[in-house]
Amino acid sequence: MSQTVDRALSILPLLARGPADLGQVADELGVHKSTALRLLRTLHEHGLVHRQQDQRYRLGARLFALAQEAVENLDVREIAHPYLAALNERIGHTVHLAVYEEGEVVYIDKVESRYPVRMYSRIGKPVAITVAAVAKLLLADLPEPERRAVAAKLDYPPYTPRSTPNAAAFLKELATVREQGWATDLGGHEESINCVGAPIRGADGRVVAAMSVSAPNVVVTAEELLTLLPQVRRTAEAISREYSGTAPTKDNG
Amino acid sequence: MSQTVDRALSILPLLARGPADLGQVADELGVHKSTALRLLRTLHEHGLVHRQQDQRYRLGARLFALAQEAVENLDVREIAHPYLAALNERIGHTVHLAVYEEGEVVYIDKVESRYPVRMYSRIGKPVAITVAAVAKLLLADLPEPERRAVAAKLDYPPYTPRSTPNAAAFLKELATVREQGWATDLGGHEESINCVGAPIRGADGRVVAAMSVSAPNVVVTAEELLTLLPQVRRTAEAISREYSGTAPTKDNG
DNA sequence: ATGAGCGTTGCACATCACGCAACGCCCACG
DNA sequence: CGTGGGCGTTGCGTGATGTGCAACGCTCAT
Repeated sequence: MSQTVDRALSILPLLARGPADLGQVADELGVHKSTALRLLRTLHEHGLVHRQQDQRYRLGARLFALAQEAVENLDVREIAHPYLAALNERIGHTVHLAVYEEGEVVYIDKVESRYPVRMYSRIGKPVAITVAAVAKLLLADLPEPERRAVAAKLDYPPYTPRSTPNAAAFLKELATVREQGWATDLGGHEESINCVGAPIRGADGRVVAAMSVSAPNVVVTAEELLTLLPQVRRTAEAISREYSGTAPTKDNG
Repeated sequence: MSQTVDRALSILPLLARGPADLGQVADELGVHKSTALRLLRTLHEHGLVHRQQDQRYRLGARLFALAQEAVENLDVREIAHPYLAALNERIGHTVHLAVYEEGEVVYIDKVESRYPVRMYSRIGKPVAITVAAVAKLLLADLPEPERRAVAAKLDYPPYTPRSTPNAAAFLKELATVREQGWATDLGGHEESINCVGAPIRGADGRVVAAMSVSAPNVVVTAEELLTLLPQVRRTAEAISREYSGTAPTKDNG
């Protein structure tokens, strides 16, 4: 809507592909060098863009700071974390929390066996949206038209023989997930990794986040992992209750 | 330099503090609601801002994607990683890689004992710049005036009794680090954690990154950790050689 | 029913971002 | 050592574009 801002923001994904000099930026934007310079300067002042010694521009550190703060302020995450940690304490495996946002599924928390480490390692990276248990849970709850639209637009990479092959299979899987209220990923992303997940719902019943437990084949078989499902679902429900305000937390009005 | 872009970008840190509605954004920017709306819309189209059900705005997922891609494209990181992994293989402890950028020090890679996990957990967060070994190494190499300026502007939080207390002590420590070519953090951030680090230099001798090895007291004493220093320095030097093009890597002109 | 508070829209004005052209600088080449 | 091309940079006049205003519609609480 705003031409200037639009152009400026278009520079970011451009630089995400790698450093570029003024001329390249101007060319790719289709504007005069002086215009590109002014935009880059503004981005630079805000720390979103950094200029290296060879004068080329690349994305700046402030970007990390923003991403960091953004994820810290997600209230689902804040509420869910102690539950995830407790579950992890009991069963030992890796626990994930993820949200859906405009076509993307991102992990917003992770608890590893030893101590809490947030899984920023995956944040922003295209999560295996066609196979991950959390992705299925989040997409299964979308309104029908959006669900179909998203499913149609996706790629279906054959990570393993058990990966979701196409949109039809995916939509069918989503229907199942929607019905049963939980999801799995049995070797669909990495041959030897299985996951079981459950949805976290807001007060209106809509799925606001999803959690999952992952473990490699060598530690527990898929069957054994499935025996943990009740615990996972109970945890997800407990989080849902607190998130929607029905739980006995602190005071409430 | 560009008013419109400047205003738009000012929204980001504002939203990083938490979700806000249109009125709040307009107020804090000091512009009319309609102006704020247009800016937010543009940010939204680029995925940097997300609108939640209650109509309030918060930072969007694309931000993570950008931060992710940005860190993946840092060439120091790419070159250093195999060396860090190899060192970690030998000594078992956590290995970090960090860079300095306009007043901030950020971790750009991390190798844990079991398998490589990048430490985005810290990326962008204010690293304990006054005590971390990597921070000392990076700041020690700054030109005198900038070093003094940065040191003067910093806060010196007393994480532990051994934390750097003030600018004078910090500058003195930096002088030592600069002279000896390596740095430590002995319980300056967390009482029980020690680190030793060494600088990675470019072709011109300037420090472009810093690496460190960290281990808790309970595993190895500070003295034992220091015996690893030669290995750390050798690794850093090897990375420096390859980075600056003096190493026998692939072909070279 | 009523009004307050919010986001949204269309519009007229002038601000502000635009492209141009000229400059200075650093290298690479003759 | 001179010369030219390529790069980032600057100042400026023009008009496209971002701006604030006022009016509208909506939801929610009273």
